[in-house]
Amino acid sequence: MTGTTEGSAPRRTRIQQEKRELILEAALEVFSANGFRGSTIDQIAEAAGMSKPNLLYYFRRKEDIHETLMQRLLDTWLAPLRELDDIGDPLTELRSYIRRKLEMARDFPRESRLFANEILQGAPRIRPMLEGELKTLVDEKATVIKGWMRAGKIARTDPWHLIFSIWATTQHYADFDVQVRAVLGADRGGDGRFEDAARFLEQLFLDGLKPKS
Amino acid sequence: MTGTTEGSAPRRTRIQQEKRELILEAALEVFSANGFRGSTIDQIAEAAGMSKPNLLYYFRRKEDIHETLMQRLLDTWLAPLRELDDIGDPLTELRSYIRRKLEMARDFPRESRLFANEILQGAPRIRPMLEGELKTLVDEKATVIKGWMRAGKIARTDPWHLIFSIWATTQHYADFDVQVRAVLGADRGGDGRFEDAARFLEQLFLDGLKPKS
DNA sequence: CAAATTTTTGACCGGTTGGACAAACGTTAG
DNA sequence: CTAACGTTTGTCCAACCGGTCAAAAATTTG
Repeated sequence: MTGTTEGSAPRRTRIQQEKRELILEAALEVFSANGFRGSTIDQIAEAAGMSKPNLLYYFRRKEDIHETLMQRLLDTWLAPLRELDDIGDPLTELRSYIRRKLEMARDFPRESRLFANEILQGAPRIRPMLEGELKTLVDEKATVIKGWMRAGKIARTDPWHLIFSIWATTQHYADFDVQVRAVLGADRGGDGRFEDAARFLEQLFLDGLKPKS
Repeated sequence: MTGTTEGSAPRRTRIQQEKRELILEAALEVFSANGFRGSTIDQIAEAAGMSKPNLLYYFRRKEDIHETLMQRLLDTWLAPLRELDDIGDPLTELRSYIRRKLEMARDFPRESRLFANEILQGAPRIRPMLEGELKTLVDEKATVIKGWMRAGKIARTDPWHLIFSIWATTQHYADFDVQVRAVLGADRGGDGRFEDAARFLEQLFLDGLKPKS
């Protein structure tokens, strides 16, 4: 640990970087499938192709892996919401936010499930982040949305619950994937289900269910 | 429940009935908060006010408790969907289905979380039921909804994804309760959040976000 | 090369967990 | 009272799990 001290981030060798990455990837697989308490260090080590003590050389405690994973996750997970911008047509903005979120559910289901697992258990490890960083971000975007409503660009509703409903409907396709596939069956449960979902959600959020008449 | 032997259901004394009920209530509390693997028999026993061997006298294995719980759960959990009827105004029917589901999320959050936990882990213990009983029920209701669409009573969309979206948006308030409260904050995260959610969801599903103009 | 440092591993440990078991306890019927 | 039956508990065990440690192996450095 020589040379210039770098804030709090420890210096790491190239091999440490790679192995840590390997472990985090394996841990994401295992944690998202079994939850934190349901996963064992041995499982993660095996998935990463190394022995348990070797893994513990890179991460001292099981919780350290989970914590690191969680920190990285939140950044990428909230990126779509951060991109929700005041410039451009409101309805278009919301539509692309929904689309981006749905794509994340499709492309990063493990991340979604890891997050869902944490929240389901009461978010013991990230509650401060929810009440701090997340709340701030959502409040900020809610203000933007309220502006759109005042300007008559979208219908008046509760912006917070609107955001909740977008989270719920999109992440559902990652978190409840097994159920979705089971209900849709072999024929409709294939790759096309995300396109069907995208079409449906667009209509739901824009027009609702009332008939044109 | 006296006298005659009833198929495969084992005969039980009154005290057995009561204690089993007590255990299932305690297990619901513990399982829904910690997941299956995250819960210990000791925890359940303590929550039920008895010793571990005593608990194991009523349920031979930990998994038996979970299985029994799961079977009962599914019945009550799908009741609102079963009630979705072809009689009455379609939009009203859907609106009350959403309301009933939201009430269940409010009144039975533990059941919702238990179910979510199971699905998240890949539904190892109830997959057959999803592909069988659940799929049948949903397909049946999808047909009803399709009829409404053909009759011009509601807009044309994918009935399956419509049902998914109702599940997702309502159960979100039970499964992600911690997050919802954190984001809404102390002032808006109180008991009123379910009424706000009900109002929002009604508007979303009926009219969508497009402004009246 | 050899010394120093980093990486990997086998063996081990203490605590926990699911579950077995026999003995004790309580209750009821004869 | 006592025998029979249902209930409860203390004790025990084997498997598992998170984590330690010292020593070997590999790699880097001089």
